[in-house]
Amino acid sequence: MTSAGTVRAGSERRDEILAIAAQLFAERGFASTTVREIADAAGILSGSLYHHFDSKESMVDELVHEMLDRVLAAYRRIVTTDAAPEVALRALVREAFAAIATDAATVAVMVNEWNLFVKFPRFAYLREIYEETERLWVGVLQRGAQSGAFRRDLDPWMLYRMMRDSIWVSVRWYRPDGPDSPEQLADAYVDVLLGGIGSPS
Amino acid sequence: MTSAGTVRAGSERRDEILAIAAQLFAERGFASTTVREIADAAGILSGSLYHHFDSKESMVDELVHEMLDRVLAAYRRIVTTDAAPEVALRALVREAFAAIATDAATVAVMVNEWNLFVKFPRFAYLREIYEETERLWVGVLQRGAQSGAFRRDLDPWMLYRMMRDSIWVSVRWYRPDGPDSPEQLADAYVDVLLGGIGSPS
DNA sequence: GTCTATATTGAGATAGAC
DNA sequence: GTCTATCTCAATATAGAC
Repeated sequence: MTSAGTVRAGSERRDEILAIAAQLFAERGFASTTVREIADAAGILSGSLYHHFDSKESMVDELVHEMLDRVLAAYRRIVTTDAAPEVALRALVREAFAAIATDAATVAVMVNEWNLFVKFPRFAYLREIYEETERLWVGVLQRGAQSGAFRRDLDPWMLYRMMRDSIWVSVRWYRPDGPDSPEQLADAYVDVLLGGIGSPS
Repeated sequence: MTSAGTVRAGSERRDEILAIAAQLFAERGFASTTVREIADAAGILSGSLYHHFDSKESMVDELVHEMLDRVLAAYRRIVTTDAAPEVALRALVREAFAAIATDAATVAVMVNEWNLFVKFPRFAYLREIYEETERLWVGVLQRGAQSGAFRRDLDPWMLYRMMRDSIWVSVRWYRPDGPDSPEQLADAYVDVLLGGIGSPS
């Protein structure tokens, strides 16, 4: 069991610093961001950061863990409604794009640093969340293949990975303040996925 | 003009070290990989690395630059054949998956560190290659929309980004020694893209 | 909650011998 | 082409005053 769902002590100042750190981690990479840069951006000195946090690692840990817990909980709710596979799939995709819109910096950090983080025992929970997420999505894809909603000749795991990657990596170019809302983007994505880009014959 | 196409002095030992560095950069991230780790893996001491390379940066620069030059040259050849858009698109996708298969580590580094690298003047060529690549791919998508091969109601730039991202990020899970060849993966990808995953009605 | 001051480590890189 | 030895700097983190 992870500490999923634990409510962490959060002063406003602390949350503010965390948001600043997320932004810097996303822009410059976790390893390349120094605690001094975080402190500068927050208008304090580096030593003062340690009043709020144990270490640089614990900052990113908290950010990523809480975001993933929230997304996973939403995925669980969607799947347990037992909606039709097409409906559930669209809801899952919307949820992912919603996270990208509301937690862009944290999502970017997760996407960019995933391979690095999963190597450390501290981030073991990442694997658990990763695996449950995969089970939930692949389950929907499999039920869709059985129900006849989706083609049956495609490997659902390959399909899941392609969807997951293309959705999450869009955090690198998607701007929530642009013309497309996250829901619109999600729907465009699902439409392409279901119907293809080929001209309807 | 970049130094694209320049043949760099390359002893075998040098290439060997470069391949080792690529592997480590891909696994642990560029910033988190130390020159000592690279030297250890190569069986020499860190100081000896500087007989072959100016700096850690120049190692990654050389790796990414040469790989991208090669891929871009292939893209150019494909587009200048003026093949039908469906054919050209499939060839582009195959080329990308081929690069993932043959230069997995370097591709992984590029994918993971892109956002970091593009900020530094030294890597200005990345933007040039990026933009030309986008023009080539989007051109094919636009011609396909005009010819009637592809749907006309989709934004080709959004489509390009989604394709690009999902293809390149597959370097994180694709194993060339697995059951699927790069061509098979590319074809599966294009088939999904053209026809969608929806059941044919 | 922040500052001052600093401990401590580890990083990239260099010079010259072999 | 590699090693020995080392420089230099920048990084995370700490202790205690305010």
